[in-house]
Amino acid sequence: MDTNDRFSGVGFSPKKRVDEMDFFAVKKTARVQEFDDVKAPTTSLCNVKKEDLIEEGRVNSNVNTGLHLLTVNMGSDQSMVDDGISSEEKGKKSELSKLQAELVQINEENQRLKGLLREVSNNYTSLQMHLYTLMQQQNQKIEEHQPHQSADEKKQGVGDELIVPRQFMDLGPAATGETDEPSQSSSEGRSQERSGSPHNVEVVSKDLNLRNSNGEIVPYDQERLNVKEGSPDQTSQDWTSNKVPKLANSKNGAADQSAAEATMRKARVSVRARSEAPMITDGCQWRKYGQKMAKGNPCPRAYYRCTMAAGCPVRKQVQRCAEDRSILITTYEGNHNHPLPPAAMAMASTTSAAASMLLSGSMSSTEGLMNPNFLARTILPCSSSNMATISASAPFPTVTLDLTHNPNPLQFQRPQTQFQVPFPNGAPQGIPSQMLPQIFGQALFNQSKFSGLQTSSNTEATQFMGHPQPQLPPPPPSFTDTVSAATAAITADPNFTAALAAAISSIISGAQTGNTNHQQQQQQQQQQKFQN
DNA sequence: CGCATTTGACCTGCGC
DNA sequence: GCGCAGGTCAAATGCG
Repeated sequence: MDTNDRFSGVGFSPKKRVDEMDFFAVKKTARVQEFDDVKAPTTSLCNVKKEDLIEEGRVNSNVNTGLHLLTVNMGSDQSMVDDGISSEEKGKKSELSKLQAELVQINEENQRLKGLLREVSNNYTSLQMHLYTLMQQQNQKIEEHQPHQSADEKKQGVGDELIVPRQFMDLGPAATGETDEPSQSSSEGRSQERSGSPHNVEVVSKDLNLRNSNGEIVPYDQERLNVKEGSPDQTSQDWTSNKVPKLANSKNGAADQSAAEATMRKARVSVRARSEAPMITDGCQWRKYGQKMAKGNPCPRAYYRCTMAAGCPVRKQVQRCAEDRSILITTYEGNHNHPLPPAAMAMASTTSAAASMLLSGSMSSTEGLMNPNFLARTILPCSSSNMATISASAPFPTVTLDLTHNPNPLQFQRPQTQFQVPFPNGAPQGIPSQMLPQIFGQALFNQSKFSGLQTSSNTEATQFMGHPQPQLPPPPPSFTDTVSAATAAITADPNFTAALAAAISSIISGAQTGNTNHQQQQQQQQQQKFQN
């Protein structure tokens, strides 16, 4: 079975939906313009348009401000001419009301389709997760029936069509065994080289729901835990080795929640950025709870936990890069369990987004899973300008966003503040530096949903955990443009919330459509500007 | 005084 | 079993 085909095929469904939405958006815009044309006192214009159509058999674009308008309203234009001025006004009014009603109808339909799109996307993701768990089950059965197969064969996927289900189980050990490249993110350190539990299955959003056989919506974790009963060591690498979660684990009810939290904490989003500041301000409140000297790095590693709500499981590590101390490595882990301020709103989606991305990505490619080196090199299409890296060579799957490289030498050079970032496409104004990780996380998530990581033949990887790899042909401009443009906004002034929302929306929609991202972002930002 | 930070001790997992 | 390293705890300390 070709998993790439399978997943990309499914993944295209939402994309198509988005196209439909875009179509309606354009249609709506056109009709608004049409509405304006009708409303304006341009009786002669209508005549001119009609004459153009009649005489030339086509529309004169020099006169007409909305060519599609004529095609739609031929009938009413004709009637206006026939009935004279009063009839024309009447016709205009009736047409106007008709258009208004149509506009409302289209808006409603648009909203409905958007909701449908969301639902379909959610269902798709949920089903994908469910499929993964089933595959894992199957894999376990296979392992039981093939205990004699050598480890190397398992790692390299030597053999048969059973590769796909086994990927899940072997990813961790295989990765540690074959990935010799040291982690660029020294903050990941040795913990990433520990034995690999089948962590991939755990990288899921606790927001995901599944429908059971009765069609009832079941919280995803419940479903997952039911499947995973045979995996008792799933929380062995839990961040929550502190006392409270341990107590919680002792009770059945709390165990599910704790396991869910552990699940989300296993996926990490690591951000490498040049910064003179001791810590990236990302909109959340953090409390430092520890500091350690990590091996191989003279700079201490600081441990922070989110203090915006009691019991929030989100933590982050901050450490300077040993090779270049101007680079600050911030590693986020976990999901916030509380409302976030606007400045940190996208943060909530980052870890879950990264987690979902890692999950969907790692499951989307047989090769990527069976060959950890390949997976290590596997970069999202959007990241071909040295922006994002996925590491599966660790018990904690990690997305590394490297913002320290300048793929374009003419890129914007920011005054000495917090970040130095790639910036090839001009700067949409108003995105806070602290939102960068979140933006990228969301971007990666959406891109992964769109592309399924495209790992099968994609060798656009430019680096693994910060280690540059041979330069490859430039990527298609689509998603990279969008993300780069969003990144560029870091350089903007502190008033950024509006453009942030626009940029995120742009990234999301851009990732889903797969092209015209930059245009969409500009449109979003223009709309936002206009609204403000 | 309350809160955040510091820092040494402790816990856990892994490799030998 | 022991040592090492990552991660966490909690008492001590500092600061507003």
